[in-house]
Amino acid sequence: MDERKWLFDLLNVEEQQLSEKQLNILQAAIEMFAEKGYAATSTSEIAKRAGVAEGTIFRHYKTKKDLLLAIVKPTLFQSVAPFLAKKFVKDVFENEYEHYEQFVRAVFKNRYEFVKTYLPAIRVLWQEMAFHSDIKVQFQTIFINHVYDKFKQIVEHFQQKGELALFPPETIIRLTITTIAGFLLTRFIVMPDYPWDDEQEMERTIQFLMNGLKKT
Amino acid sequence: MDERKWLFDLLNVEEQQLSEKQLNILQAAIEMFAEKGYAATSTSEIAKRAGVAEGTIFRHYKTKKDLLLAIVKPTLFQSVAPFLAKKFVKDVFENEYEHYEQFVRAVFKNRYEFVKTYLPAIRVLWQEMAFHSDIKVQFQTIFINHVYDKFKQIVEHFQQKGELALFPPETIIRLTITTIAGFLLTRFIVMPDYPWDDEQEMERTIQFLMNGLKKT
DNA sequence: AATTAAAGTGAGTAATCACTCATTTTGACG
DNA sequence: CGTCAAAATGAGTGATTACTCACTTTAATT
Repeated sequence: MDERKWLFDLLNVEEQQLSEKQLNILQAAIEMFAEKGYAATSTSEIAKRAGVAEGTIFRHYKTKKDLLLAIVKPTLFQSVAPFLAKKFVKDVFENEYEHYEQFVRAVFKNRYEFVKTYLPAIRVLWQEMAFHSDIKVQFQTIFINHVYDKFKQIVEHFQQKGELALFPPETIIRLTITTIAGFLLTRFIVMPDYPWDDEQEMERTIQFLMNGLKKT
Repeated sequence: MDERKWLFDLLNVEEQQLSEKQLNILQAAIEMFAEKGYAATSTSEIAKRAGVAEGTIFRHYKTKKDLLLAIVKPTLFQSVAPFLAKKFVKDVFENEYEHYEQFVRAVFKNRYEFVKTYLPAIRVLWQEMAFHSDIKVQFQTIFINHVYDKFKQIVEHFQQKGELALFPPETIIRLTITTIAGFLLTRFIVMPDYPWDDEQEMERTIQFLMNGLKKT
């Protein structure tokens, strides 16, 4: 079997639902959009790389933009997946995570594996968000509706326990996300060839984050 | 006089060196590349917005890519400008900055003003770096030759004074940069419409950074 | 006023673009 | 094997692309 389980997982579909050719198209599109950008990639190039006729692409996706959205939408959902689970906040309040640090460690590790697995699709999402306002709006909507409120509850919970600095919750959320995202960006996009010791560097990043957010 | 001093400053040229039409072309290109991306912007659109004939663009720039580089190269240099000054490290060692915090404050404020002034050009640089490996290589070269070494000296200086955690200097550099860049990215790109109190939020960011990097 | 070089113009060009559609291939069924 | 619908094909379409070049306009100097 071809090693494409990740594609099914990303798109959240069963193996029977997608034909071999359709898989080839999606994989080729993800790779080329990630490398050259959506606008600079032609449908004929995608067809060539996927080993199908150009017309086949348009059998499955009405337009080139539809093909982009078929990649970007699932990736967007997976990007915030941990926060979509209902039991997520519940876990925090029922002492699944006794300290903010444990919560952060869980999220960090989880998102690290996520980026490692789906890097090209994630690149497509974030690169194209800069140019397509509809994608940006979708992200903002999902973030406000599913991430922000839950994250805020969690932060306030640990602030009341006296663990976290009394910054506005939005500030703590921002600093937490940019610290984690800053590592992942440096690790996988800016300097992927640097000889990283991932575990150590993540440990230092968490120490930095927790010291920075500690109540003083 | 048209308010275009920023363009001369960015390109680092005198006012006489560029004709009115050439300025129009550069400004239109910066705005459209920032909004729609280089590949999705046609030279005919740029000419229209600049109020010139399409041929005029190619009188000044041999190719469309040349036009992009005429924007990106100066922006890249300005992005790391503070580290290009020879006296920069000297200032640190001669107690111009007694503590790492003062150094960070100076850089932070300086880069905040920089991003605020040249935002569209900066967007072009970072967006297109993802797609043009020649731009990425140029950035890496400049960073290694002009930023990394000096930054490392500064970090080691304050580590020896016992101010900073004994993380590897590269880690401290990374955490410093991603914390500052994380604020600027959130402030100017991700959520530019949020009612920011810039001074307070930058103060909190510095507190976070210094506590995170403090020797424990 | 005449000269001249530089700046600007815009119609023209070959190549490529996203997309269509009449036709062929495929594979599951009787 | 024969039937048939779905999947796949690729030549063809009009629109758009980056770029060229013969020509005109501008403006400074004689």
